[in-house]
Amino acid sequence: MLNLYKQQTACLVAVDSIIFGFDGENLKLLLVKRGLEDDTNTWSLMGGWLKPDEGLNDAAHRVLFEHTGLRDVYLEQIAAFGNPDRDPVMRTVSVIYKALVNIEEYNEKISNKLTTSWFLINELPTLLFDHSEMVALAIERLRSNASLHPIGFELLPEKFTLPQLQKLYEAIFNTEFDKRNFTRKLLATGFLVKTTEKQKGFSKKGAYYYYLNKEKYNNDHAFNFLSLTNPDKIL
Amino acid sequence: MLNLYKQQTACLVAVDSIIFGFDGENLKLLLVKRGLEDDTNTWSLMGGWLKPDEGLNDAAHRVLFEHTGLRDVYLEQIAAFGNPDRDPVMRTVSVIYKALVNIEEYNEKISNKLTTSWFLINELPTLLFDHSEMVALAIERLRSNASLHPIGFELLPEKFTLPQLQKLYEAIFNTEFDKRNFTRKLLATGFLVKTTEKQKGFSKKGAYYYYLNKEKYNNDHAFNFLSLTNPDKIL
DNA sequence: TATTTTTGTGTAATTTTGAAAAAACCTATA
DNA sequence: TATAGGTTTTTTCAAAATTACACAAAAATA
Repeated sequence: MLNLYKQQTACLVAVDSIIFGFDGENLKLLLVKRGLEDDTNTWSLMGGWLKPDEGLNDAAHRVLFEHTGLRDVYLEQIAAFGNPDRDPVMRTVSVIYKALVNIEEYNEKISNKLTTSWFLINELPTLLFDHSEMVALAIERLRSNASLHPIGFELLPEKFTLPQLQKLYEAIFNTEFDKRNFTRKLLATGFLVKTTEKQKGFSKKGAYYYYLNKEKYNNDHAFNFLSLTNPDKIL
Repeated sequence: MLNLYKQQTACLVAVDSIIFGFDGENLKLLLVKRGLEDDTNTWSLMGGWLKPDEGLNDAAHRVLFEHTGLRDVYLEQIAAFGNPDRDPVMRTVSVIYKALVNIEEYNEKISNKLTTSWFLINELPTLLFDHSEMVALAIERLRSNASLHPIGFELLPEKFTLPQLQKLYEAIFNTEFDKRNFTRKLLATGFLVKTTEKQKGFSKKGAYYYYLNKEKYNNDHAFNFLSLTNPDKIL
């Protein structure tokens, strides 16, 4: 049996993360500058190699930590990419993850800001290898995921206002929603809990802060969190 | 640069397919008996090794062809599994695919029926390694996929009746739908074309055959094919 | 030709959605 | 401190979509 295995050719396995952040207005991606001097304009997803005794998810978390210093980030596997010529240096299969990061928390903790930078999702620079393809797939998955599960909240601070939440969903789906219907829909899920606290300074009136009901979040890993499939406008 | 790559440990990459079929009543999975004599009750997904100059999708198609003789099967990647101890023989990362097969066509073409067999989806035997987990994920994906895209048709013959189609969706979602509402919804998509031909022999009255409008199928790779999220009963 | 089985449809009741208007509340400014 | 201006929030109403529900027509068989 072992012989059958020994006959096979092995290849390298990498993990790469598409890291999403939200700045209150726009969806952004965290990229890292490629290490080569001759190639100053090419940016890359954050990635690294799978180690011998490490699971894929563990590797993704470790690599993310090594790049950003962040632990306990929301990570979800998206797919494996394995075209024979995708990495010109050597045959590599890459397993990609999407990461949802609270941008403020990142900015507090991050150490090596020199080599990393946030980019607007529709103003991305040239990316390494097949990383553009990966990003496109990740955005697609983020959308279909955000309409079924309340994962968008990972991109917001603990407490957030309804207008903030709406901006986030509008950024994710690249569209606009009717405010009245949006809040009605979101509140109807029962996932949101209103606090008595109001946001100060940002707007004249100030909006109430809400937070996510995590019990429901965990128990109702249900279908059909929202149906945002008929947005007001396709932009 | 090459040195950085050379330092890394490689591992084996496999592809495994979860092969779905539909017999008119129930959803089934095609499994293969494990090659070991001492282990007659353990069945396995159909899998094989990734070759040096082959992409992942190509490998999945090739492996499926080698096992079943079928070409041009609907295949879609689901995920990569890579726990360090998932394969006790050697460290292996497995990329899994779901395959949708027309069961009749399979039965016509299949050669080595001795080692393969169809199993009802809720009466599966003990599976190799982490294959049960893979199957569970595949079913989940099949469901969320079938409610967004008309992929279920891959499991039916070219021409099918509305009752057949309903049975299929009921099998996929493990529920029952109201006949009138179901047909209304399906016809409203515009994906179905009614023929003048009737099914003979199966039922007394005989139902009209329909086929899939492939133009629409290909152009409208739209959102929201159906919303079957509120079935009559959850079984 | 009566009986049985299966297909094929329409309508009323309910729920969800889209849109407007008004009320509540804060900030800034006079 | 009164007021104007902007923003959030609630209420309300009509339109649209979805759901629940039952019976007649067609074919096979006895």
